[in-house]
Amino acid sequence: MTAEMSERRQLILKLVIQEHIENSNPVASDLLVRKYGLKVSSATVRNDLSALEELGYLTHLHTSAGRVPTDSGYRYYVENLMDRMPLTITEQRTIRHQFYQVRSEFDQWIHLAGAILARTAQNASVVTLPRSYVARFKHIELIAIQDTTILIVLVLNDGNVRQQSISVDTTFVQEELSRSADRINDVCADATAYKIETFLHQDRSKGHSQISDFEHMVLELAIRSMRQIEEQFNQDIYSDGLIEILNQPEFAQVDRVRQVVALLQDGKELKPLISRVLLSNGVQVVIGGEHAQDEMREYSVVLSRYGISGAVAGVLGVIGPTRMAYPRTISAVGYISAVMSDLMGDIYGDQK
Amino acid sequence: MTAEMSERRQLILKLVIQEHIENSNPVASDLLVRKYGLKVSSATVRNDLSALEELGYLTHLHTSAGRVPTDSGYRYYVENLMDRMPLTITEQRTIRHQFYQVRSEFDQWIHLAGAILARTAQNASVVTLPRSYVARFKHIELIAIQDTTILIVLVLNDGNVRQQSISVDTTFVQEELSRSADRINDVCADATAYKIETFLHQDRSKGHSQISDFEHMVLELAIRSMRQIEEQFNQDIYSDGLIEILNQPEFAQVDRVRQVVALLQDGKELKPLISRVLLSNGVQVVIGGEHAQDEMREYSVVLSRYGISGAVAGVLGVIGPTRMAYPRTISAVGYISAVMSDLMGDIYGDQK
DNA sequence: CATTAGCACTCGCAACACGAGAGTGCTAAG
DNA sequence: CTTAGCACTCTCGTGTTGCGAGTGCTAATG
Repeated sequence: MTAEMSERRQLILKLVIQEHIENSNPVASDLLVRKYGLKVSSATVRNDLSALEELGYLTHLHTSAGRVPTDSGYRYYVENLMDRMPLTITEQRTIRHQFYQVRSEFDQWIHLAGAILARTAQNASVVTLPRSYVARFKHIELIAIQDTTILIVLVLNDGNVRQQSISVDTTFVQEELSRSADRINDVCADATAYKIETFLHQDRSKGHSQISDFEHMVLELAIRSMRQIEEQFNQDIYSDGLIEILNQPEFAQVDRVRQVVALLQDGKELKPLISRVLLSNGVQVVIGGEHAQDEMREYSVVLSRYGISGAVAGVLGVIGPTRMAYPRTISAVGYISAVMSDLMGDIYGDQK
Repeated sequence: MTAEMSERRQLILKLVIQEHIENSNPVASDLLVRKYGLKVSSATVRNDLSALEELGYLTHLHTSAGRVPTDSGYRYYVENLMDRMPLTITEQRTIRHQFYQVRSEFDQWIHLAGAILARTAQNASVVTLPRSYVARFKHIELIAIQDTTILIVLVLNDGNVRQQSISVDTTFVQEELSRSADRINDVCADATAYKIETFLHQDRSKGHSQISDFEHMVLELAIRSMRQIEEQFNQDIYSDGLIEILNQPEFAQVDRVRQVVALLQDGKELKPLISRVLLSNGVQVVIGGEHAQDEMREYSVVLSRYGISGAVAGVLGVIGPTRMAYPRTISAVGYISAVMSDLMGDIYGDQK
C-alpha cells in the first residue's frame, strides 16, 4: 500500500484526466509515456496508476483496459491540479460585443448567454431569468383592446413584465383606463405584494374608498401575478445546446439521449442546485456522484450566480457528462456571468 | 399487370397501413389474414400486395420482408381510406378546460397548445405566435427605471409586447415620461410603421415640432421594433414534444435524433411550410418525400392555421416520422386550432 | 380467371467461435 | 525505486452457421 501522492503521481493523474477529457477513451500507461515524454517507463507509470486507483481517483472497467477518472479524481483535479484556462482575448471581445449589440433588449440576454455558453463549452447550458428576491410593483398599464377586453401590463422592479387580459362587463374608454392606471401607479409605487394587500384591506374597511371597484379588481390580479412570480422564483429554466451535448460521445445510445432531454426539459433535478447557487458566490462545480439526485449522477454542472448582489439575480451555467473540459467551462461560466452582471449594473444602477 | 384498385385491395392497403402505423414493423400477408379475419387466403393477399406494390403504394425492404407503405401509399390512405377519428368527448373537454384556465395569460397559450399537441399526437409539435399581417401601434409606455435608464414597453394591436431599455443623457421624472407617452399614444393610435415614419418626416420638415426630440427618438425605436416584428413574421417557432418523438422507434439511432433536434431547433426547413399554411384553410398534411427540402423527406407534418382570418393568425401542428397516426393527429391539430381561434375571437372580437 | 395449397428460395438476425490487439499485473533483476 | 519481460485477461471485429419469417412462383381447383 504505497498510497501517497508524489509529485509524479499528481502529474500522472493530471495527464490521465486531461487525456481522457480530450479523447473520451480510457488512457493507457504507455500512451502517457509516449505522448507526454515522461522520463520513466510505462511499468513505473503502471505502478503509479494502480496507486492512484487505490486512492480512489481512477478506475478500470476491466483488466486490460486503460484508466478512467472517478468522480473524486475529477474533484481532486478541479481543486488541485487544473490549470486555469481563461477565454482568449478574442473570445472575450466577441462575447462582450454580442451582448453589447442586444444591450437594450434584455429579454434577449438569457438566450444569448445560453447560446454562447453552449457553444463555448460544447455542452448544454441552463440560464434562469434574473429575479428580485421580493417582487416590487413598478408600474401598471391598462390598455383597451376591445370594448370589453382590457390588457393589463404589469412591470416589476426587476424588469419583469407580465401581460394578461381580462374581460369586463362595462365598456371602458382608454382615457378612463389611463386615469385608473395613474391612480394605481401613485398608490402602489415600489410596494410589495404584501403592502398592496394591506392597502386594499384598509381601503375597503374605510368608508370612502380611494380607488374604484375596478381598480380594486386590477390590483387583486396584480397581487396574484406578483405572488406567482415569487413562487416561481428562478424556477423557469431556459436551456440551450442540446445539439452540442448530443455530440459528446457519451450520448451514443438513445436511452442516454432521452435521459438528458428529460433532464433539461422539466429541470426538476436542477432546481435545488440553482437555489443553492443563488445564495453563493463564484463558480460552483458539482461532479457526477456528488449530486443528491440519482438522475444527475452521470452529469456534472458548472454554475454561477449573476446579477446585482442583494437585489436581482439569476443563475447560469453548463451541464454535461462528468467528462467535461472543466478549466474552459469554469472560465466561460465565470466570464459570462461577469458580463451579465456588468450589464445589469448598467441598467439597474450599481449600488443597492 | 393487374394493377387496378378493387374493393379488397383498398381494404388490404388500409389494413397494411394501419397495422404498420401501430406497430412500426413490416406487415406480412398471413398476419393480415389471421389478425383481421380476411375471408381469403394469404396467397391471395400476397397477390394483392404485389399489385399494390406495382401501383406504388407499398414497398419491400428485401424479399422475405413484409410490406411497408410508401409516401404515396400514405397519401392515398389520407385522401381516400382513412376513417376520421375525432378526439373523445373527454379529451375535448379536458383540452378546453386547460385553455380556459389560462385564458387571460395569452403568452401561455402557445406553450399549452404545444404541450397538448405533443402529448396527444405522441410526436413533436410546432406553434408560432399569432401575428398581424401588418404591425399596428397600439400603445407605448415609458417607465423610469433608473435616473438615466428608461424602459420602453411597446404594445401592438396583435397583443405583441416588446420591451426595451435605453440610456439617456438627461434625467427624466416619471411624470414627464408619462406625458410623453400620452402624446405619442395620441399621435400614433393604430398607425403602421410606415405611417409613423411619414408622420416623423413631416413633423421634422415643419418649423414647429408637435413632439420633442426625445419623443422623436422613442418613435424611431418603436418603428425599428415594428419592422423587426414584421420581418420575423411568424418566424419564431416554438416547439415541444422532443421526448414524445424520441419514443418513436424511428429514432433508435442517435444520428436520427441529432437530425430531428437540429430540425426543430433552427426550424429553417419549417418556415416555408408555415408561410404556406398561413394562407390556407383547414388542416394541411405533407408527407415525407412530398417536402421540397431534402432534410424533411423522412418526416410528415400536419399543420393548421389558427386565429382570426384577415387579422391575426399563427400556425400550429405536429411533426413526426412518415409513419404517423394521421387520423388522430389530424383531428388533434384541427381541434386545437379551433379552440385557439375561438379564444382569440373572444379577445380580439369576432368580426373584422 | 380468380383463388389457393405447396414449396423453394431469399434475407435478416441471433448465436457462436475465433483471433488479434490492447493493456494490465506480476515477477525478478538492475 | 525502477524497469524489462511476459503471461494473462478482456474487448472487439469478423466470419460462420442455422433458424425463422415471409415472399414469389407454380400448378391445381372451382
